[in-house]
Amino acid sequence: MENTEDIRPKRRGPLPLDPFDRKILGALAADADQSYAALGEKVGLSPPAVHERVKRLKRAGAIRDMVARLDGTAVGKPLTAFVHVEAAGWGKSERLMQLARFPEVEEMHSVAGDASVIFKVRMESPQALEFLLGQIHSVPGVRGTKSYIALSTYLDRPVQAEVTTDWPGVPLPPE
Amino acid sequence: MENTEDIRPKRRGPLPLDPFDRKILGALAADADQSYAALGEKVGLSPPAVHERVKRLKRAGAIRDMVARLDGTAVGKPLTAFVHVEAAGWGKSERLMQLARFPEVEEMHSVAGDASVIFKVRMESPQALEFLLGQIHSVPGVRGTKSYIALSTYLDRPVQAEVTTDWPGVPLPPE
DNA sequence: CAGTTTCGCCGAAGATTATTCGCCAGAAAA
DNA sequence: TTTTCTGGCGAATAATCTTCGGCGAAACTG
Repeated sequence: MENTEDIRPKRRGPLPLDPFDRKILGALAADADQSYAALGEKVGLSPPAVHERVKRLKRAGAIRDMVARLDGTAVGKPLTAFVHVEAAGWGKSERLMQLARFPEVEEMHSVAGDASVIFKVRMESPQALEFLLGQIHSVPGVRGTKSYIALSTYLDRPVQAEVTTDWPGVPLPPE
Repeated sequence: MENTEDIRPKRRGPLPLDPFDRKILGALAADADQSYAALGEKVGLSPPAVHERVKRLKRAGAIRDMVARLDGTAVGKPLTAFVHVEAAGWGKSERLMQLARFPEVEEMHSVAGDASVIFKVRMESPQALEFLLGQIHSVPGVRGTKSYIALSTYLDRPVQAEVTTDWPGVPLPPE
């Protein structure tokens, strides 16, 4: 129910993943709602073999969880924004963490740069954002905020399994 | 496989959702890997009733998809960053969109504020980020970028089904 | 206000899938 | 070579999904 607890990976470094694992992860990141048979078809393994690997990948922490991605507009929160918070002392305060209790807050990162913490939020309206900003400003140590309101979202996908190994030279690859 | 096509919601405004729908959406956003029986138990409906509603919520676009959330570190991309791109003319160019071909790029938003486009990226290393920045700067019209590197991620969850209706006064609610 | 339609739930049943198990081949260790 | 271990496969069972008919409550009609 509450996935606010601890999102640190179960392992420190990268996991040893063979091509089968990569394919499975890639397929599941795109669609977690397919059968092991369909999955096995795509990667070239039998359903039990895929099942075994998925279980292992979950235990190892490569798969954090399976979730339904909801449409913000449909659930009544059409306004996406990134809020940069400049805090006085150290970024993470227990008080700031409490803001996770608002379901509008989806992400909180402490960052290097001229902001201390970045929030990703999804609001019902500009007024709701104003209220949330009020909450943020009421946290001791918060000096100021900068809000970036999303006008259009062109891409929004989960962590991809692939990693670019050889980066092309300056021009973009043709396809 | 490629979910880059069109992520616009199927409907314009909010969907009429009764308490059952809210509960189902909330439960699925937290864990999409549970049976309709377990889901029905939580919301107080029979498995077929839940099944029917989930099907409807998918058709209506409230549920975009079900995905596995991978651990960035485990798959070899431990570095999360937000890159603000300042572009000359209008934010969205076909050329900029091509950057979605890199699996490191997870989000692209055009925003109001002193940036044109915000990227959320997940990289293998600072060097990889440097390469990606090179790619971004090679796009015509791009004036400059600002990068915010995530030091810690305190919260990272999908769109929540709940909406805060009555915002508390200035102080944070006690719990 | 009764008749009628619609909507959405439930229980049961069949189809599909998940999950376990034993066996076996290939690689690694001895 | 022999042994051990790892990981895949096919088959079998358990669990789940999915469909279907029936039924009650609410919402329209006349």
